[in-house]
Amino acid sequence: MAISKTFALYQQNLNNDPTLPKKQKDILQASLKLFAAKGFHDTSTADIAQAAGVAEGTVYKRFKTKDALLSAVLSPLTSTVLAETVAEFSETTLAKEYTTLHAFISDVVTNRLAFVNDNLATIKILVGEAIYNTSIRNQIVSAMQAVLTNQYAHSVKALQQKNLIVDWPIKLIFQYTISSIGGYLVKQITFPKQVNSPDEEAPQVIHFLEKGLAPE
Amino acid sequence: MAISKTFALYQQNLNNDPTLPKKQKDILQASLKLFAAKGFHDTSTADIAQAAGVAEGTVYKRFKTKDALLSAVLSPLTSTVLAETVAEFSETTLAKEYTTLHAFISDVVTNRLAFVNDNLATIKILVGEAIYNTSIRNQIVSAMQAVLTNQYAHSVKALQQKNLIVDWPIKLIFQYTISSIGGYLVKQITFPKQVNSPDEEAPQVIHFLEKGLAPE
DNA sequence: TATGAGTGAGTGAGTAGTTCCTCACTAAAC
DNA sequence: GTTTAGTGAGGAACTACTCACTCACTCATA
Repeated sequence: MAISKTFALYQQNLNNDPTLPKKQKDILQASLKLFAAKGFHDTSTADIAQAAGVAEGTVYKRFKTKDALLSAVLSPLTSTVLAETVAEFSETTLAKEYTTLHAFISDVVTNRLAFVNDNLATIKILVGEAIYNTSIRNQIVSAMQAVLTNQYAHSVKALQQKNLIVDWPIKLIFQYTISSIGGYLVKQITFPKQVNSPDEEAPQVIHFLEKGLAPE
Repeated sequence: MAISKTFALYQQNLNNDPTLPKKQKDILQASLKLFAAKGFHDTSTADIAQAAGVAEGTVYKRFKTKDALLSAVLSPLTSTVLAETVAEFSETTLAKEYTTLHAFISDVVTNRLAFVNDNLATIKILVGEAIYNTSIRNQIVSAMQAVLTNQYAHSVKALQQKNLIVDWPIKLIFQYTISSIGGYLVKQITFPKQVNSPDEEAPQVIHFLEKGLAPE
């Protein structure tokens, strides 16, 4: 499960790269669909080949192993998160100083709900694998920790100093925020197509978090 | 995936039933351990037999199929939830009328965190299967809906009439509560053994929910 | 008490099927 | 004509599951 190599894979396999050979794109899309529907272990490479309209050998011409194919499928997600993780050096995203709690929570929730919405299938696969795969789980954890310490913590500390947010450990505030967003993720996976759009859901979640995290 | 038969299986397979043949218990315990560690699909019946110190044939003497073994492993959980689902007829648990928001949230959170803590391995397996198995997912959904309409809704409505809780749709209040508890579950799965006990975690979660769900 | 028929939990070699992956090959592109 | 993209039959290793068999045990009969 060589996700550590996803950076290289990313450049080579990104779904919407127009320079990608058509068959390779077909294989990736078929894999995404099948992995999300049946799970990685329950999807055979024969299934993938058939769904992609390609011979099984072609799958292995393009991807060395089935695991590499999984990594390639997950790469749009991991690369996005990686990009954010490195964003500590960017000035646009880095530790904005918010002047109201509402502005901060709005920003975070709106972004994450949209992210969940846009990457639902990939996230589903990632979660399904993370449950049993320590390596994948650790990569998620360290990505989150990077976001937490590089971006989130700064904004929250600033708000705490202005007494605009509750004075709890930052990890806790992070946990409750992520949990609320996770609730939307679960709803999307469980009731696909009959769930609020992120735009409809966001104001409610924001309202709830704003109350729960308001200074006391 | 005949979880619908778990009621029968339950009487026959409950882990702590002392009348259970020793080998059957061994098989169940080995399965629980392996399913939780590697996942259902990645655990072979040969693995289970070896871990249980039993021949593979014995596994099939005790459990008709591998799916039946999964159902048996999940049965302590499903039976517990079933019991609660039927609790609409019980008077002790039914729709208590709470006099403060704190009492209500305390009750719910304390119970659920303890439940998560006590059934971690089983819940992990259940979640892992639910992601890709519509049937299991639907059973979870209907169990939750039963709890929601039979117990939760009554208490919340009563609190709303006394203006002790926020006036949002009950489904939303339920969602945020479950999400917060889900956060603890994810922490437990991700960092086993280095996470707060339910007793330590509960007051914080209660505090957060109490603020977020306070009337406006 | 000694015998032996009967029972059923336990076994593990075996089966049919599926898995991932390879490789000698062909067709097409440059 | 050489290189590359694509093929699909085939193999080794696995899978869930079966079944003919063993053997420690019980218990009615001699």
